[in-house]
Amino acid sequence: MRWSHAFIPTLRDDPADAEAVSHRLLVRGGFIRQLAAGSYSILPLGQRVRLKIIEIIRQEMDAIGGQEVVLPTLHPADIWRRSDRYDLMGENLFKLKDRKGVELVLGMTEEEIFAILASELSSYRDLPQIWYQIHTKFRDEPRPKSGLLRVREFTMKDSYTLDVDRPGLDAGFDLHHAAYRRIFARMGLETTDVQASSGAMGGTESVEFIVRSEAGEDWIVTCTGCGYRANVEKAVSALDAVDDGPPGSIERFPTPGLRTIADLAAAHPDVAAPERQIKTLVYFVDGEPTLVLLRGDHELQEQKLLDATGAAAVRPAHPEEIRDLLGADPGSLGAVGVEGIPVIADVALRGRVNMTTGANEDDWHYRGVDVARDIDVGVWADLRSVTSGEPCVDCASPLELWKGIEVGHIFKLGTKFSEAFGAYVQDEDGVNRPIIMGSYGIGVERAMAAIVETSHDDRGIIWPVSVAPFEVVVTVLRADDPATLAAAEDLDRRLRDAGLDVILDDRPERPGVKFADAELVGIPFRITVGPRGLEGGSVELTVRRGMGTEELGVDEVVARLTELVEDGRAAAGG
RNA sequence: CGGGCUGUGGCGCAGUUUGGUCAGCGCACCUGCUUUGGGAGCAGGGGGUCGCCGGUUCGAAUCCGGCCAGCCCGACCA
Repeated sequence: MRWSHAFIPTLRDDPADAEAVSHRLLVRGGFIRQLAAGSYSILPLGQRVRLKIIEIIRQEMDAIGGQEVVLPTLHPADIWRRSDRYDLMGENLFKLKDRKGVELVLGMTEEEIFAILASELSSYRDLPQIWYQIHTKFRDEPRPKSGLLRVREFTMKDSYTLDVDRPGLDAGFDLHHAAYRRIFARMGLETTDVQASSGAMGGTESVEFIVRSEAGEDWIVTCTGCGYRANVEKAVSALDAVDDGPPGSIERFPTPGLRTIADLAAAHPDVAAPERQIKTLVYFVDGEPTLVLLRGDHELQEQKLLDATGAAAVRPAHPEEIRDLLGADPGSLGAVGVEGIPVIADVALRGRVNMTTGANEDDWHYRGVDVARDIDVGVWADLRSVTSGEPCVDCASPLELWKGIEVGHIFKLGTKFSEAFGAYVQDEDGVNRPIIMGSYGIGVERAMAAIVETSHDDRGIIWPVSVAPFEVVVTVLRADDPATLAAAEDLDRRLRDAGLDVILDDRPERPGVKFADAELVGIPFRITVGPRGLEGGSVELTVRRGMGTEELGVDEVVARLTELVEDGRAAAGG
């Protein structure tokens, strides 16, 4: 490839609306252009990277016995109604109609379609199966952001395991777990596998692959002492015991003007330290008002509420709704004596006595509350968010909280979809059993952005050799000098013959422009060919990562680069 | 969906407060000459319904109203 004929629209200035590093560099480097919010054109350079990522994924999927298919993205809405996800996915699901008025949806994952195909299987002898595809998914994200990190149309590798029993599912899950480790390592991503909530997709065991990055949107909890690691949506921690003193009787007391946990604690330190208060939140859980109880100094983790209730959606009640339900404003709310509204409480409140909580009358609270005696808790669940420094439940070491990008997710789905779509096989006893499914995803463009987030410097992107748009750039200084150009062209040809992915920068630009572009675009190795070096029969090799340089005789170049590139390809990140 | 901000040649911006003299600057682009190991210089040149619609006015990028789009911060996911 000659740079002079390539469409590589690099920009000198940062795009004004790009905040995230990967967004900025991918736009500046001419890899992508935005069409609309969450909608990006992938330019030639971007496509080269994308294809290399896809190829790594494909190789590793094939290596665990995966069979590649391509399924439609346009689905009849009825299919999504049958799996119950038409409503469950809510606004995130793109919905449309055809000319006849038939309702359609654009696939956001494709468990349904795979389950329909799986219904053609009829014997346990046909199992296990691993099926996968790599193509477009649509999600009507409420807030696309950060370039390729969160978009509405993207490429996903989604795979599905089909098994007759739990051990089979476990095996398929483990195969994917190992394959994902190899896939991310090969593309130069350091990932942490963490326990996660499986969310609206249903299922049980669920593991996310997270790349540590400030640009990420997930909060991860890891133990500094043992191997415990989990998404905050799922993470748990130990708590120090709180001394409540002997149980007492419940008593109303006036609290004029005290609206927050902190205010109340400050005014009544004897009975209302935050850990002695019960925080009462009003939520609508699938439309049903529900009281959510937490210790005063704890925060609700909404995903845990979703998981505990099995609801599709939860939202905090509005102030007017709260007044209608409880007769008081936030600040004086409580669950004591409340009837007709279900109460779900965090397990940290279990067995607590002498607690303080709102009396559902503005400016009044109760003290001496015995949770077991005074509150009708319908469901106990872990609902609170873990915070940094709390002790690990396994080893009591302090927990760490950090931000990351979710690049992959694997989970054990179960039989929800196979039952909905009649995907049953007969086992060896002739009994019909629903196929047990696992579901596994990788976001291709998100992985690309994550690589940039974690591998760049102030000059630009530093691509790992394995996914670089080109492995080598041959930079010609004085492209107008026939002898220099001829030498560079000869080098370019020999490198390509050796199987390297090379671009020849033959543009009639000044050296500074070419160096800056090569570094911005992030090509791992640069060979600089100039008249000065050629006089002595040498060229210069610059390694993008670290910018180290060495002089090479023209005859040594092919061997040296072949060695470097092959090391890079194999080194899972180069 | 709530909150904050922004829409002016391909990119980055000024101009809007105080309506006219305003369509401008840098980069990029085209032509010529010089230059050539870290984003060159000189000269000449092309390109913009100032997000859209409506209003006020003799006159609107600028004032008013409505709409649309994009970015960032909070609730969702690969």
